[in-house]
Amino acid sequence: MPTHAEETPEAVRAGRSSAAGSAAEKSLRVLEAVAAPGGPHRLTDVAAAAAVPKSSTFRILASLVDQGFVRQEFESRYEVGPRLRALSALVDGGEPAGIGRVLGELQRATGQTVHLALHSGDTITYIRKLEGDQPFRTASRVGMRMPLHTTAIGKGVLAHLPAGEVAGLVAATGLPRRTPNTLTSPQALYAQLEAVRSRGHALDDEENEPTIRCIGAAVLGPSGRPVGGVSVTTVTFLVSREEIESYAPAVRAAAEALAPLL
Amino acid sequence: MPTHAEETPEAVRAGRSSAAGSAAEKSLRVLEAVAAPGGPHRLTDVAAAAAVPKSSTFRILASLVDQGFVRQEFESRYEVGPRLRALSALVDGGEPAGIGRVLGELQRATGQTVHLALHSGDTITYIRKLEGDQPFRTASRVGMRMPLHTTAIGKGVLAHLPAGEVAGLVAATGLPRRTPNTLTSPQALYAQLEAVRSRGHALDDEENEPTIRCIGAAVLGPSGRPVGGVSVTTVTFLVSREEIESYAPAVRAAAEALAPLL
DNA sequence: CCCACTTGTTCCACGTAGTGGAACTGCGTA
DNA sequence: TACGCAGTTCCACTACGTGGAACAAGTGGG
Repeated sequence: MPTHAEETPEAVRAGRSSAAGSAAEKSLRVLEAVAAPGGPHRLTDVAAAAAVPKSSTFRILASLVDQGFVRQEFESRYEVGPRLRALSALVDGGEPAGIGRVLGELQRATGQTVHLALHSGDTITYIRKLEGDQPFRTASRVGMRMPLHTTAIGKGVLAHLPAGEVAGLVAATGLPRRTPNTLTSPQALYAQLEAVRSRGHALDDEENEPTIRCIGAAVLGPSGRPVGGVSVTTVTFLVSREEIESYAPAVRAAAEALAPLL
Repeated sequence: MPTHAEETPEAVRAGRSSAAGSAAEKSLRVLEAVAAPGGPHRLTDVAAAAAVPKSSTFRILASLVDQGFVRQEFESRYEVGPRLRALSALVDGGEPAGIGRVLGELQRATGQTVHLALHSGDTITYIRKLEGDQPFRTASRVGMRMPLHTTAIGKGVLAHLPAGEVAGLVAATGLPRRTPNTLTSPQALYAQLEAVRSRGHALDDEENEPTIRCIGAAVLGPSGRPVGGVSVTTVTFLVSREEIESYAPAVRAAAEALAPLL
């Protein structure tokens, strides 16, 4: 039981799921697995995380290694390689300049920690984090994945996903409890999603992490499909449930401002 | 003649070059092409940049799009997609913490702009940039690619590459002139590389950009192969050729400190 | 000390998935 | 009107990836 706990199996692809996938698809899943948090990964773990047979994973990794996308540490310890690093830099070097500005404004307006996350499959991935003015740090880290049903951003995303897809995700992953407050019944979740939809923002009231309270909103892509979300994160003993609601307009505004940029 | 000028064809893979490559390899090259600086790209450009036949590129792009790695803007305008963004965040979210520290120290020690770049093929790609104390900004940007023979980092890399590989690169790409100072003759280049090897650092004396002077050193991977380099960038009217040499020890130290981290 | 279990690695016969040239369409331009 | 160029579709061929099974090497427990 080494490595982190929030690494979900993610074997279940979202939505229509074309199941196995082909060559390139597998390679990319393997890449993602290698990039996953938690140090250099072993072949077996990568294979499991990517849902690719071991022998295939082996071959794919070998190929990725000599293309420079993956680096192998000692014997059979895989890590992200220079070429992937370069690609990464390219990606967020070319990131629309507006993103940082919008997040910065939200951070300044609230004084709290701000997160930007993208939705993919049954999780969201933090791609940006701006620390709040307070002297303590939250445990979240860029690159981390979180469940949908326990986070403000995740619930924002769910609220804008087609009902069928939500049901599919719930069926596939269940609603694992993370705190006493976690919504674990589909009914309760659906009810909240309805509320989220009408208000335009979602709350996480210690449902993901004790003492942590968030407010978030989904960022919708051009097609109206949610691609991720923004949130403001606070600690319960500093910001009450009422106070955090006062951030709602700023959060919603940020989400809307981000829509054309993601 | 729209878009930027520094986008080299990069058709020529480095070293032994297994030529075309297979499925996954092509997909990754296409991905890199899509992520390249200069807004949303057209199919034809992507195909050219990735050195993949148009019809194949088309198919691959379609696949990447519905996997979420690529997003297509209007009609046939391709851009990096959410899933690639997430992967990116994962990569440099999990970046060895030491890197930022080392670069920061170099920046503070010199007060100048600091670059970290990775080598791939016939170019280096900036993956990190720390602005100097001076109020002006240099044109470089994270994600940008530069030739090897005109930059301090590039020459540092070349100096540590097997002679055969250097010759191959020179033969393949030539030594295009970028400024009056650019080394355009193989002899001159080889002579300098020899010097670079013995001193442990390389100079770029307005060879890449007029009025810009850099000092850099290669970062060697575990196998002794150069994976990239660090450099300090200055403007000629503020820092003389002698002065910039005084940064050499700091630059070399940074390069060595980075070796185990890249 | 040996056995049972896991992990990394190699092998190989099979068939599918990817290939890329060529042909078609539709738009803009000379 | 005719040309050229970009995006898209088609299709027959085969190389490429596939993944189960067997092997090797290491680790821990009884």
